[in-house]
Amino acid sequence: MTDVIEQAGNGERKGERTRRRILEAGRRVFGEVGYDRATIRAIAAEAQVDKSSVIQYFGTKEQLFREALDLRINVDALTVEGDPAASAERYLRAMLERWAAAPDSPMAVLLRTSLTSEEAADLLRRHITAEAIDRIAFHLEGPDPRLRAALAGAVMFGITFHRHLLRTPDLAGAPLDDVLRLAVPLIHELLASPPATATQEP
Amino acid sequence: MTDVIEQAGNGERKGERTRRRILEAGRRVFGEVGYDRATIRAIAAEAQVDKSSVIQYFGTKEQLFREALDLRINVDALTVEGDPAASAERYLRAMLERWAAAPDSPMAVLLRTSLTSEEAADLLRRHITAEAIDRIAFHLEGPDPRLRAALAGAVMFGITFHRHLLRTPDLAGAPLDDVLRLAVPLIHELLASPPATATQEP
DNA sequence: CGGAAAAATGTACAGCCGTTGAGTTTTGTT
DNA sequence: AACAAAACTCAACGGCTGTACATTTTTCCG
Repeated sequence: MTDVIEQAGNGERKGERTRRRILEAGRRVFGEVGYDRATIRAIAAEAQVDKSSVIQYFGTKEQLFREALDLRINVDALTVEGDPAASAERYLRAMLERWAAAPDSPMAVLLRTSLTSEEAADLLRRHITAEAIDRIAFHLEGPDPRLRAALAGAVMFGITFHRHLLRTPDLAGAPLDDVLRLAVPLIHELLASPPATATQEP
Repeated sequence: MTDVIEQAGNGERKGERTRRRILEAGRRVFGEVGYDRATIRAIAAEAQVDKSSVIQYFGTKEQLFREALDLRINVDALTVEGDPAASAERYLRAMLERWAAAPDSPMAVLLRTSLTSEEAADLLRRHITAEAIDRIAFHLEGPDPRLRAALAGAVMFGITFHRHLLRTPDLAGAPLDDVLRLAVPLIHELLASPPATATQEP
């Protein structure tokens, strides 16, 4: 009679569980070796699942990659509010701490891949522009707000990259507080100060 | 049975020529798509040579990659001499101009690959430490010279990365002089100023 | 010339990859 | 217990890769 198949029952269906495990395994493997070197077979093994299941749940490797990423890279705690310069330290500290805690985060995945995939590069560019530059620039006064915001992002990114991705010894080995003490003033200077001594007309 | 085969003749043997062409094609392709996505067949096509010749001259893909890289990434013009702070602008300007002129340089290759190959990461780390941090830190006074040098490198790298590798619009589209006007003071601050309260600048 | 060394090519192979479709086991409802 | 749907696994295919070997073409000196 009833052909409607509705099942709530317990908290999580079996399928949901393995789907989640594949997704997590995908994040781990993609994060470690990037898109190209990551194989469906390796992800399946990591998730203790047959390789076919990966396809069954996600259709294609690229789709799995996409879903492994978009679980909001949103940097909720990183939103800039109030005085932009005052939040510089919060911002950079959160960025560094977050990356230290989860080196294989979606962000790392995206970064690793962005250098060899134009599509991933586009995604990353868009994300940085929308989530960071737009928000920061919105609060800035003075000339070239977007460029200054972009530079601030680039500076923070460069530090994070060297410390956590490339692991340059001098940066990776330094205490977080030392890094912040030296780096935060730079961000301050970029965001807070009107850099020109006076308004000059060409 | 074979005597010593010595032939000098003209300035460049035929073999040398194609060997060089393969090397150049390798640099181009590796620089564009990174190690993984680069195929021997594509490199051979780019060099207008049979795929077998690539193997014949370089033995293996990895060996070709190695040779395509090591042609000194040396940044001769980037050496830091004299006042470190004074050379900051020269340094960053040279870095940005160089990269703009040759986006597929060995450095780009190395960077692209360093994110997915531990070996390439090692090479890059070593290069940055030896060529940049060591030299800069040598001229620095005040506390934490190595950390400050590493941070300066990270800052310049971050800007270069966003401008030329990722091409974030706000940074890629800005005039070089604007970027330098905003960025150079940051490097100055890192390299010249003793950040602690102990001493004051003259 | 002529013939040998050097250079360039064509062919083939084994390996790994993503993906497929058919088959088997597990799950949940009646 | 019976049975259908969902979940999972197995075996295989075709495509692309790096590489090895045998062969042909080019170069060059007597």
